[in-house]
Amino acid sequence: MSIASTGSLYSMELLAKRLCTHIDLSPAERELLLTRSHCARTYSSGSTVVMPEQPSLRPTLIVSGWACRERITPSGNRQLLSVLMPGDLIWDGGEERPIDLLEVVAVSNLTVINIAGAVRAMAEDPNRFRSLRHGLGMLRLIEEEQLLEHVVRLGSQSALQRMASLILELFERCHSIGFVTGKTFVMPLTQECLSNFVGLSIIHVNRILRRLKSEGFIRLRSGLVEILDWSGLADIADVSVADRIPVPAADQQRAPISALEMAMA
Amino acid sequence: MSIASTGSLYSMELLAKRLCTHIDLSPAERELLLTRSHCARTYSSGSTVVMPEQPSLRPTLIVSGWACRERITPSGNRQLLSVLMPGDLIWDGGEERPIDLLEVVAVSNLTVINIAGAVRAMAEDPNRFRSLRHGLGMLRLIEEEQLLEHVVRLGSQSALQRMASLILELFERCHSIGFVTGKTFVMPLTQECLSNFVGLSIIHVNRILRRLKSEGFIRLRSGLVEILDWSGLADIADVSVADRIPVPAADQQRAPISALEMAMA
DNA sequence: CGGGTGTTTGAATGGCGTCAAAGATTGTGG
DNA sequence: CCACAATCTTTGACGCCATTCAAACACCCG
Repeated sequence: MSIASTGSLYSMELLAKRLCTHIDLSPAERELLLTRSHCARTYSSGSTVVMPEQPSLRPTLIVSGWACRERITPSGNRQLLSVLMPGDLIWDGGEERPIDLLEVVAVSNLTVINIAGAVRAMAEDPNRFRSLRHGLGMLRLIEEEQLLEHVVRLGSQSALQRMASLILELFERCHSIGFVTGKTFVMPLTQECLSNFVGLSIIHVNRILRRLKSEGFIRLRSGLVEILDWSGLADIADVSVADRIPVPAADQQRAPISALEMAMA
Repeated sequence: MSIASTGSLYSMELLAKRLCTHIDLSPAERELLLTRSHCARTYSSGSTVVMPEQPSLRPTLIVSGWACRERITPSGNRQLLSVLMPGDLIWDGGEERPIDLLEVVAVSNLTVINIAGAVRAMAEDPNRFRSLRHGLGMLRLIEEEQLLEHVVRLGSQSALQRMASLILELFERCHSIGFVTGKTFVMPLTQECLSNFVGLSIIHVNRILRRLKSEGFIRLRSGLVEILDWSGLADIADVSVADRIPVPAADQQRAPISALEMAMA
């Protein structure tokens, strides 16, 4: 882990943008997010970001790269509980919510910034930053909803369904933070990570991905996922379509030039 | 569903007792729980307690019988997300927490009481009922932790492990509300319910139970589960032993006479 | 007594895991 | 820049765990 002293203005814009899809931020709230200087940390792939015994880390925003919450069983099995990507928050374990006590590990090179300053300012003047607080609360609810959806995935779906629904979920989350170019997004997850998340063996994950490729649902090379047959995938996935957004037209949704680069960092 | 006007004093004691294992209640708080008159409702097995579209129900305490939170996939598959038993709370969906928006169905005959009165009094005088509020919050955290443990179960355990860890969890929960007599507790779940919860087919659940019986781990007849080999089950289950309590000696833990009867109602 | 629901059991199929080993890719240091 | 190691991906063969189909068997309730 290394520490940098940069301001990371750009990354707070990511959070602001994400919040604005759910709520309206007042000028003061936007200012709070964008004017604080934030301490950035980087982790290399595989390193531990938060350890359960030491709930020290203050509220943190993922800026680039992906991470996972995990739990290791006594026999050494590893189960990933959720996938975290830029724009996702990691809270202090001090609030004692079980999900915040899970270990977080970087699954790619990862950059995070500490948003304790903004959170503290929020706590000092609750009324002024009401909708900001509300927005941050929503981000937790979204993660909780993803967890419920994951229980359904693990409990009642076949390997093919699990992979299809996961790919759709990841696509949509990348889409909502502007990390989708055309129908392609960067997925920095090894097949081992995928298998630990969806509860399958590595080898079977590989087979399923091969099938999704050969049957024309996706293209996949070097961590880039391209959705070729959106509705076909959705048919397979068998998840509630209520919150499913259609795949964007290829020429819409031009991501900022640097978005892909950030994700690849 | 039927409505009764009884006071259900006895049932609030159940909640008070459960809270007291985690926090200390002040006299005022105990009084708040025990003196309010509460409206009791009963549901027959299979009926819906809370529907997701209609988050109408005010905070509710399960008094007797079991229920489950469930989600139905578009293709009609049913996945149970959690098991609820006496002493568990069902919150208003109005707070918009995803878990509270799940449908709740009774899986046995069920009696609940509305605790909106106590909750309202709590909201009006937060300081006075601080630790009560804290205690109720803990109950949600416990359910969240159970959900995480369930993800591990579904994602990384075999059928045998799933059943073993589930039986241990249910035993401990029954134990913590005084519904265990000796090493036996009432489990009003059909094998279909079990299968919908642990993500297996009904038939395989049956086979696994047969195996657990024939190999001397449990005894099982007409909804009564007796733990015969606690450490053997724990070995199989492969769950974090941190919060595992040992099985009580046979002559300790005499449950109140009516506890078993209540559960069977 | 009959129907419905839940449980139990068998046989056969198939999905998924395990073992083993060969490519492909990435990253590192010379 | 290349070579090498390490990691990740891919593929085949085999076997087991779990599902499905089918059909008795118990139990409860009207």
